[in-house]
Amino acid sequence: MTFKRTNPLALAVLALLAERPMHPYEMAQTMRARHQEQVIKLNYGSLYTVVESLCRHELITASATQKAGNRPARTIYAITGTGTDELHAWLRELISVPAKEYSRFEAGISLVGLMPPDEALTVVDQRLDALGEQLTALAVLLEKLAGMGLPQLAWIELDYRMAMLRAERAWLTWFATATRDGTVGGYADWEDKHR
Amino acid sequence: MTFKRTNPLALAVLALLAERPMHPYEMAQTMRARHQEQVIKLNYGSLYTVVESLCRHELITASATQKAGNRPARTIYAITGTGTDELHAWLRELISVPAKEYSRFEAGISLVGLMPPDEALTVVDQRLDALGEQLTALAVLLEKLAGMGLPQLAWIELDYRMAMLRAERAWLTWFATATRDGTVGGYADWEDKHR
DNA sequence: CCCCGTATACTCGGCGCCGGATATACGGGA
DNA sequence: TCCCGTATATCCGGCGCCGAGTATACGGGG
Repeated sequence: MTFKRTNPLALAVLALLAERPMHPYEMAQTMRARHQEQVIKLNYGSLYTVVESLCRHELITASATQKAGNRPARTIYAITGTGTDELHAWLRELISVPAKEYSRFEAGISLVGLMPPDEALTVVDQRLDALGEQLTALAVLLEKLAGMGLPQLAWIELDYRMAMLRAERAWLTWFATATRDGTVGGYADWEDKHR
Repeated sequence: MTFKRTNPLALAVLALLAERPMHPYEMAQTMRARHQEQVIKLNYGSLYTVVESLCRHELITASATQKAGNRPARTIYAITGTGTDELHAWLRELISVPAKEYSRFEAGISLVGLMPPDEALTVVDQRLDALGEQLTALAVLLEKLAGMGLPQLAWIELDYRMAMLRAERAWLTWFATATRDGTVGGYADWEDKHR
């Protein structure tokens, strides 16, 4: 059975081990410290499952079992040759081919006709507020990172997310005004249905 | 235990049953016919799991077990009062509060520094091509739906997706040129590392 | 010297999701 | 009439993910 590129956490593990050997708990700490957990979902249960899976597929190997003091023995893992190949191939795939992502908002907005227009306006406005807050928070964070002397490449994914948030805000603004003005296609039926 | 809003497929089931009672297989057919499966992931296994879960939480009920001819008895489900409430509450939540979504591309681009700049350019260009195709396909589809006389509200989620795709293309174009020109912050280090 | 809060490091049971397997009915061609 | 492909309708075994739980070590205050 060939390795399945499902959980991105496995990618993070490969990337970390490409730097130097580590034990799982240290991986988690490092991800936390670098704010990687904002981009790749991390939780302990999955981490150990993923590490074991990578091990089974020989993309990483247990290189040593350290025993400092009297603590439970930590298992140190290292990346293998095929692991390095997999890391780069996976990375290329992630960037080059747009995967189908099921956004929860898209699911919600597709059913917006189920609620009356005025209620829709309320929730859309709430989302606009929330997005505004996220955007300012992101702007502050970027400012801080740039101030610390970190190069743009180190937080390129935040740059991307910011662009996406701005686009969503723009679309929502359009939708809100189109609903308010009743110029969104099919508005008459929409209003009629909820009376 | 209160119902957990994890699988959006449950939302689709509630929405369908809000129209009229159905058996699971018919839900699947209807979703297919309406191209809802493009927005909400559908597969049979999950469908029956989700229906059973909704039943346990009394958001829907088995209203009848029809037996046409000699086929395996089909179970017809209907939405309950609490089910209708849940549907609307869930919908409001989905739209009003932006949920944290872990995009696979974001994970990939955050590690783009692991590959040399020229390789990064190649994969980014490939993604740009793919996005272009998706955009034209979407444009064609929208044209067709509008031509069939369907109101904009019936495909509002496609409108949204189109806006997002355009924004991603714009960002990628910027990133590609900034990489080509070496104006992306930290380019010198990036090139140095891969030599 | 003792106590306790925090950090370290992992474990485990359960549950939701997946998709291939199953079983029957219908319809059309030879 | 027989056969077989397709549609109908559901089932089920397995696996990956989750997060709460466990157990020990360290360090600082009283």
